[in-house]
Amino acid sequence: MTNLDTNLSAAALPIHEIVYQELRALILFGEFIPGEAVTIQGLATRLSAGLTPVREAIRRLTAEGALSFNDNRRVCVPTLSLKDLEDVSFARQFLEPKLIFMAAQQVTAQDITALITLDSALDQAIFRGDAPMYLRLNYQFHHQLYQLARAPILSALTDGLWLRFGPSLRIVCGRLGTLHLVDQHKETLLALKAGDAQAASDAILKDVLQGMEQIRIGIA
Amino acid sequence: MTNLDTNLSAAALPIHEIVYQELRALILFGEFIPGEAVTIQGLATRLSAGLTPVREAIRRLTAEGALSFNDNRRVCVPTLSLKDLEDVSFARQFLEPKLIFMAAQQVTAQDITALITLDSALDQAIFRGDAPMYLRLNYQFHHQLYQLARAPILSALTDGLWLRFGPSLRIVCGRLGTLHLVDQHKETLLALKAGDAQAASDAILKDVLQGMEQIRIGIA
DNA sequence: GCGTAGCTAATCTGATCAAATATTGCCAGA
DNA sequence: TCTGGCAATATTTGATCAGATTAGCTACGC
Repeated sequence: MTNLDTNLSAAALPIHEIVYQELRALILFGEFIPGEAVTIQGLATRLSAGLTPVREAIRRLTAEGALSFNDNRRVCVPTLSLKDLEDVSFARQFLEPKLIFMAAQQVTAQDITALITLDSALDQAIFRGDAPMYLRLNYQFHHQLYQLARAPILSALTDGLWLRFGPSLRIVCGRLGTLHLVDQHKETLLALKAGDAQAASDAILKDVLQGMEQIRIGIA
Repeated sequence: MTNLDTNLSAAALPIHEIVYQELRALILFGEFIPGEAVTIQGLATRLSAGLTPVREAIRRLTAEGALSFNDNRRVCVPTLSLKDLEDVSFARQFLEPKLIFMAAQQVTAQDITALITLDSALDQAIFRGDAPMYLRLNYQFHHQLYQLARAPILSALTDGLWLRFGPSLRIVCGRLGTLHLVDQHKETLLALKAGDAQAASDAILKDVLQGMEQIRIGIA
């Protein structure tokens, strides 16, 4: 009985997987500033892991575009140019509505309840001005919707885009606070409840456009 | 002068990068059959590399969806379900036209010449029934177009999709040969020459749809 | 059918080597 | 003497490897 696995939820998860998830969260929720260098050894000590697992996690995130491989084998968080933002925006504009359309066709009452709970917490985070929590919950809301679409490939594509604009989103929130944010999810939730896939799809498009516009303003 | 790097083209490329490219090509051009297991040690001996670089390459390709990480830490080439194919198809249908539209607006005469050369070689490969060469050249043709768009994020997304359907494409060619293939690139090239971005975009859409349809027939 | 032994393969650590960056010290010229 | 550039050195960091450990699978005996 020497095995006292850090915790119960994830019994036999390989370390490289855990490191990946942690590092992903660090990037997604803005613990790293765009342009900041990421060192393997630094991360290894920070997350108290060996070099090999950290290395693998970094390669995965590099492949997803969350990190960029400098000319001289050093890794950093890329800065999002306006042009890049337009590209991300274009991709999200048709990926998200499609996913939500698919999700709407197979969503259960239970799923909707979970989403509503999430959205309430999100409202409170905005009200409290708790930017980090807002970022987490907002991502979770969208992520759960992707899952409901049961389209692994499109979900992966869309999820990957968050890694691109995540760091910038954080900067924007840091600058402008959260009070200016308007929760656009209510309309989506209503449409889901009504079983109107097209309306849900349209509503999420509005949310996406608004979100991208916020970033555009923030990084300009 | 102890440095006699394997060759000149890529002076100081890390091994993990080389392994990545080789493995990527193996997957893309169908050296692996969907469902086939990929072992780290097997690859290490096959490519005569250490375990660490192979490990990293596999993680990258896993992140891109070219390999899938089984529940029990084994890695294999995923099989593309019909549902998956529809998702890939959906994504390609708007990504490729967009990229080609952007490319058309900044393409030079020299670029077009290069594309025409590529396309001629492609025709010959079809005529000769040389499926492996056809696969390589067809990919190269599209890939070069993506580059011309100068939209790194959208290019990466689109390029990544090839890894998803590459193995299946190979199967299809193996079953049906290449003689049934029709080169749809001529129309695109004409539109590019004419500087008509919309026409180029429309032409490539037809090519994409035809390609996806071929796979649908092949894996059904 | 069930449990155990042995094998295969993945995982991880730590060490070693190489490359790149930062630092320091030196010298020439004002 | 002070300052700026240059070069040599030191330190940091990345790349790779070999070995130890562990997990999952297989086959054999009961």
